[in-house]
Amino acid sequence: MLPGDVFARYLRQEGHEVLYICGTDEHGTPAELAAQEAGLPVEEYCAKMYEVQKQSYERFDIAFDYFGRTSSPANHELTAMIFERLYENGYIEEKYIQQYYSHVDGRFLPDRYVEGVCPHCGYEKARGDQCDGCGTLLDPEELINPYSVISKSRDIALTQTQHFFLNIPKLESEVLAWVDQQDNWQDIVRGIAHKWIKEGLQSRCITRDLKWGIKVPSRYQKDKTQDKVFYVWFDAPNGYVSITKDWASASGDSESWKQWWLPEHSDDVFYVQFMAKDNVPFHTIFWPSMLIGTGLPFKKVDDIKGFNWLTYDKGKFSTSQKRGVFVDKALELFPADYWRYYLLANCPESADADFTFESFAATVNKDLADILGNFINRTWTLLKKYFDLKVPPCSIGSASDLEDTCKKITADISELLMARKFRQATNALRALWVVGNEYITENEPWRTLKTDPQEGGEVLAHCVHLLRTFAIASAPFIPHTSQKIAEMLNIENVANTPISDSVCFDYFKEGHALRDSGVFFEKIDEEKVKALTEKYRGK
RNA sequence: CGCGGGGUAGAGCAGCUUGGUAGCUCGUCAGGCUCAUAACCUGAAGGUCGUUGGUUCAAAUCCAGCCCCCGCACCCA
Repeated sequence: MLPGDVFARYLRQEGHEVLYICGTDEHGTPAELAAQEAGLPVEEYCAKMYEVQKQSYERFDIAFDYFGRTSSPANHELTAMIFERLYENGYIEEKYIQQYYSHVDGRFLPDRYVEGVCPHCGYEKARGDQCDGCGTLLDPEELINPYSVISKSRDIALTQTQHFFLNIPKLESEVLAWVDQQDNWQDIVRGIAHKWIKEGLQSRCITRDLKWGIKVPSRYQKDKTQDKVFYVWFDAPNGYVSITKDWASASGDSESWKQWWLPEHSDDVFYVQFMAKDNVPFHTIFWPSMLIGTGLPFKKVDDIKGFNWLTYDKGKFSTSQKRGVFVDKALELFPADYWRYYLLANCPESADADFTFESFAATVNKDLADILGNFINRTWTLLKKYFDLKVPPCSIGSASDLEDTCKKITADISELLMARKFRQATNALRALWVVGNEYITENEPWRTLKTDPQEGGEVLAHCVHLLRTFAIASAPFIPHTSQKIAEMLNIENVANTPISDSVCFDYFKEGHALRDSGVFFEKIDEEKVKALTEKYRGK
């Protein structure tokens, strides 16, 4: 979400028309089971989780234009329509498959919810998909003495059930052609897409026997005794379109979704998706297959930005093991901008990145507190002491070197953001901040002010202008801090001044008054690092 | 021979598409400054770019082989 947010903010700031949408993917067995565990009806549970997530993102300053749900009526309608088109176009096939049905649980069991004795090594808790004892990949029916993971009941039976499959092989040549056209994709994205193609595309099951989900239209269901819904992977990506529709309805012009998705309106749309690498196959292969199969002219993605995983102290984040920090807790510990900055500066673009509180503290203390915070403080203190927070007179001429340097770096930042290279862009941002400290150190206003107030004042005036540049250039990355700097400078509109216009040394008039401000960034001390590391270590 | 990603100073990374002086941050050491959040600024030390071979005037970069690490259930992100 975060890189997408930075990208969206940047584009808005530069004056582009942007639609940034996201939503909760609500269907599937895990959701049903989590609801059951929480003792809530699944609709209620999902509604609650939707609110929780929505608020988390808001607190994280993720500025979606709309945060929707895949369970919305619009998505039901769209998904059913996509299915019907695929069916009519001959890309849907029906097959009967064997799945375990648990009488106690009253549901079919996905592979991983069946456990039993491994036929190869005798390990007693082998899962239906793989044995942890010997590592063999299994089919659930191979297990000896199988039982339901949910209820531990052994009253389960292999049952025949009819399912629909998307015939992807039939679409292979078109999908392949489409993938081959995409020369912008990063290595990781192309690699994953080609991997799937090379291994051979297979028909993929698009339905499940569940109560919660988008129902397969009843006239297609031969077996009326079962609840048949679409598999999450089949309905979730349609959410991009349906959530845009929901956004359009909410914004009062219900037709406006078309300008983003339909060809006669969307020629000038550039469409980027942001996701973790485990989602890439769905966006490079499966969803495009679906859209191609329907023949609907929906806009297809122009670039996919795939991210590797963030690991926690060399291991996976895990809620079940209480290992690692999650969004809600994270925000209780530190302000959103600390996390935003850290995550952007270390974002796992080319390889998995590792999170530790130690590196988090080092980044925050060094970059935010020592470089940016300290420069703000140096400028503010001197201005307060010598000029009562009023901008002293200055002439632009003496700042020309400074101006060149700033222009170069802000141009780099823009270019890197446009190229969606967030880690490098963040690095460039820090380099910009360093310019402030370099400038003030070299020009020693604290010394010149004692002998030549005119010269010292000029340096300080330049520093104030630098702060404005920083506020504008930082806006996509750390919006809250950017706003705070703006408030201190007593200016407005930093978030919609283009970064390309941010370098300017005659913006402030002589006598413009700054406001008081507190400390921008609290440092994180070693003891806190230790305590947090201990607390979130997990089992 | 399953597949994908990675192996570049003590740590974390960029550079590889389109070969041409190996770069950034932290850490270490020395110096400067004393306005500032024990901070900031400058400089230095530190690398046979995993390994072997090939192509080339020239390879971190292109090609081939080999070695090592991570991921390839779900949750979570």
